Amino acid sequence: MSIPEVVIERLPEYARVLAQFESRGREVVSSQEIGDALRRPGRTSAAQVRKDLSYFGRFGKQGRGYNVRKLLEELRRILGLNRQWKMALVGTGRLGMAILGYEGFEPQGFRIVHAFDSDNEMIGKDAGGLTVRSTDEIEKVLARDPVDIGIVAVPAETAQDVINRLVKCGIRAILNYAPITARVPEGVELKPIDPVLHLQSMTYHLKARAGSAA
Amino acid sequence: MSIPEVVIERLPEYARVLAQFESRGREVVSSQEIGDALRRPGRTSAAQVRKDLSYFGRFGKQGRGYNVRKLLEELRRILGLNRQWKMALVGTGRLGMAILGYEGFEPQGFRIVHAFDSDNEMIGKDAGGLTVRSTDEIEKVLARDPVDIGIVAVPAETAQDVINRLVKCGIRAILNYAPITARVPEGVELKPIDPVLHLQSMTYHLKARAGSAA
DNA sequence: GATGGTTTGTAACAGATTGCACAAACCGGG
DNA sequence: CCCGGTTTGTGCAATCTGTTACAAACCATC
Repeated sequence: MSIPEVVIERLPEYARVLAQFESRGREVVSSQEIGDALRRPGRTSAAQVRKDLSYFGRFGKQGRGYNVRKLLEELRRILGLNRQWKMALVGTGRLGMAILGYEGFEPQGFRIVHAFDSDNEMIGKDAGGLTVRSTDEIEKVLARDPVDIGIVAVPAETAQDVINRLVKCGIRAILNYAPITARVPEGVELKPIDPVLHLQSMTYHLKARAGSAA
Repeated sequence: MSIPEVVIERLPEYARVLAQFESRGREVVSSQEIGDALRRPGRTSAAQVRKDLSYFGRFGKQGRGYNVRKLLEELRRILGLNRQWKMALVGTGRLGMAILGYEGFEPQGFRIVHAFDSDNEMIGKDAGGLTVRSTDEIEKVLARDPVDIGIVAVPAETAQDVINRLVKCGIRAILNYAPITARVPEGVELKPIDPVLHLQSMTYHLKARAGSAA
């Protein structure tokens, strides 16, 4: 039985709200409360939470709900979050440097351990505690010290090439910040991050209404 | 007839690949080629391209395909991309400054015209050409010079409050970089951007296989 | 230990999305 | 002007996703 990708993508959200509940001292929550924290309250979603969780086991108690700590632990286990994941960043321009400086990865167990750039001016310089290395060395460095995830923050023109090289190095998961629709072979995970695409789909809805600004 | 949101979200991708085709001098493309540029070739998707476009009209010619320039123009019109959209950024910390410096917005017609922060140290300082103003002034500034879209880059704790205030100011579209599942009233668009959620769903798939790194 | 008020887990249903298949339309060449 | 090779637009079928509804399980209280 294969589990739908949409379900997998909701699990981290569940984990996040559970962490919130835990930090507020809650010991037990209902699927209703989890659902309400995620979507507009009222709209059914409690059933979806229960159904999603039921793909993986029975974690709740009827008449009571879910033990927050226990369910959170289960989710972490399911998602593989109970370990450190090493990442390599390619591209240390403005965007890449911002990614290196982002404080949100480390607390969640994601650590950037290599930084690459093709610009000779950058190579050898310090970037967020790491020494920037030439992209020519990607294969060599990753062979010696493999990582789990690649982060691509190079210009659109070279992004697909970089992705191909990372895949060849055995990387099976890539976070792509470059504004291209990249392609990866079967078995490799690729998640695009492109704020512009989001903006462009929001304007569709905005356009329909009266424009607030000229 | 209401158009599915998934369809809307694919349109910007179509526009992007069309722009690529155009820059390469292509005058006509088939739905097959567009589909192949988006997903793994072979996997059907040409039909999806055609069906998505058919929600909005008939833009192609049988036996020939789509005129690249014309279709791109249509998509821009449909998405409302043939104008400038003004945005306000709240939060000028590390992440906010990186967003201000991102060169990808302007060429697509998105311009940040206001920057707000709650830190007194930041207020009055220059940030990417803009003067950072106090978050207390959000209402005043946006009343005088409204924007179409809000970008939220404040810490998780204050993000929902900021979003509520932006909504009260009449903003109908928000790009949320804060790691929370925010809620907005009916009729307001909210798109979350959280790389960590993507990482956490990718690790689900990685975990299944042999870990490459210890 | 029975009762009442909750809440889970899931089977059945409903709805949305995607894929298939083909007639109709089109182009270029002979 | 006809023919063969393409490609669109779209009804229909299949699949996937989300909702409803309810029996079974649970707790607290009496």
